[in-house]
Amino acid sequence: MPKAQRMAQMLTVAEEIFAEQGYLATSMDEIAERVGVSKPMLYEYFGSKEGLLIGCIHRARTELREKTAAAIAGAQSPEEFLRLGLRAFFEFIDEHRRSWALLRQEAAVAVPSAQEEVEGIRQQQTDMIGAVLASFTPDIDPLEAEAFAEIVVGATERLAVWMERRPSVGPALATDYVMAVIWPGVAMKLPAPAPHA
Amino acid sequence: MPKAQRMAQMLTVAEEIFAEQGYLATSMDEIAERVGVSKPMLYEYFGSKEGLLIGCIHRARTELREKTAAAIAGAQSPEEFLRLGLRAFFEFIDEHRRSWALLRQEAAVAVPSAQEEVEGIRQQQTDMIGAVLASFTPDIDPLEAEAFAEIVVGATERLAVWMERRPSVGPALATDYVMAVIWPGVAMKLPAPAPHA
DNA sequence: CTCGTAACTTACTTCGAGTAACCTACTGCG
DNA sequence: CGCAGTAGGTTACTCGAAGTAAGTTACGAG
Repeated sequence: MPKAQRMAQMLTVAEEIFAEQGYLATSMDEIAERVGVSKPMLYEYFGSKEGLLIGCIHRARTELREKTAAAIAGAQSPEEFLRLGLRAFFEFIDEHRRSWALLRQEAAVAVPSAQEEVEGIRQQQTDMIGAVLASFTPDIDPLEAEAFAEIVVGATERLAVWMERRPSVGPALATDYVMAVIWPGVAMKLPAPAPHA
Repeated sequence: MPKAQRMAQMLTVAEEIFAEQGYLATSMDEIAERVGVSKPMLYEYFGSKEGLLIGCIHRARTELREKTAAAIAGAQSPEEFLRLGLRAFFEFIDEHRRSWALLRQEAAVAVPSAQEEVEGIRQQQTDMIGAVLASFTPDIDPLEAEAFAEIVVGATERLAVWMERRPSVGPALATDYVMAVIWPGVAMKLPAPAPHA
């Protein structure tokens, strides 16, 4: 099998098993077996168990960034930006139900460098939110903008986990809930109605 | 040394080393050495490395619950409940700076049962918030109340991590930020001004 | 001073991450 | 056809850390 393909397969299998059993409880031999290959191949491709985990997170991160960027492309107001971004995020989670808890919550623990990758995801989100906020209200206190972005990311992350436990709650409703709670508080910080629309 | 005392000492040392190096990178021998005792004693007291970790989380959880309960005891309005509860939480984090990221974020990963303990902390918080909300607005949609509690917990948790990175932000300011974002959205759900005060 | 037990230690076993060294099957080419 | 080079792969190890079995010391009560 060609390299790129094998690598993708390994990531897929690893993500699956990690999600099932947790990072620690999973052995490299186990992953290798399910891939249908021997352990040293995993080391050939990812260097270490930690590297494999990071590979999983990194791939998820890339996919999330692309989907989010695409989703918010046409937004015209800060409210629309937020709503579309949140929606894209929850949809992403919805597609990755099982893997998510691992990649974001569990995995972060195990290895410091995985923690960094996960922080990278959050950074991506807070940056995006911060940028949106700043572009619509240039005179906002930077520290406050940062706090706001963190709050939204935290709320969203937690609600994503909750959504997994509540099958009746889908991406649309989750988005509504978050917006209902945070939007009034944010709107108060913004200039009058809206710049131009 | 008597058992109870030894146990407390072990928890303190373990929390410290886990926070310094992370759960995985820490060996039981290392903890034992720093306690000034041999490894099997740790197993005598906690059964496993996982058990030791859970012991750490459990102790933190108990302390947090007690402090929060004491803090909100005298609150008269939902706003005051929330504010005092948040304040107590951020103060707790502030006192446990280094341990926090570990116990809540990193550690959760490694072992599924630690994850459960950590979820217990969150459960404690969401329950408390849900109860406050329900007591002031009995006719609120239960699902919505739950979502709200999750949002607040998520926002708070994330802001706590952020606070660690920003020395200039203390518990008071963190509380203000969270309240500024979420309170307007919540107030809209409440009945008129306030029941009696 | 010796019995009993709480608190502790030394010396293992086991299991999984990581590695060294070797193998195979295909591709292009004289 | 036959052979060289290499991508992709395997077997068989080492080593470190979790967990354990069996024995040892300290010390208060009779």
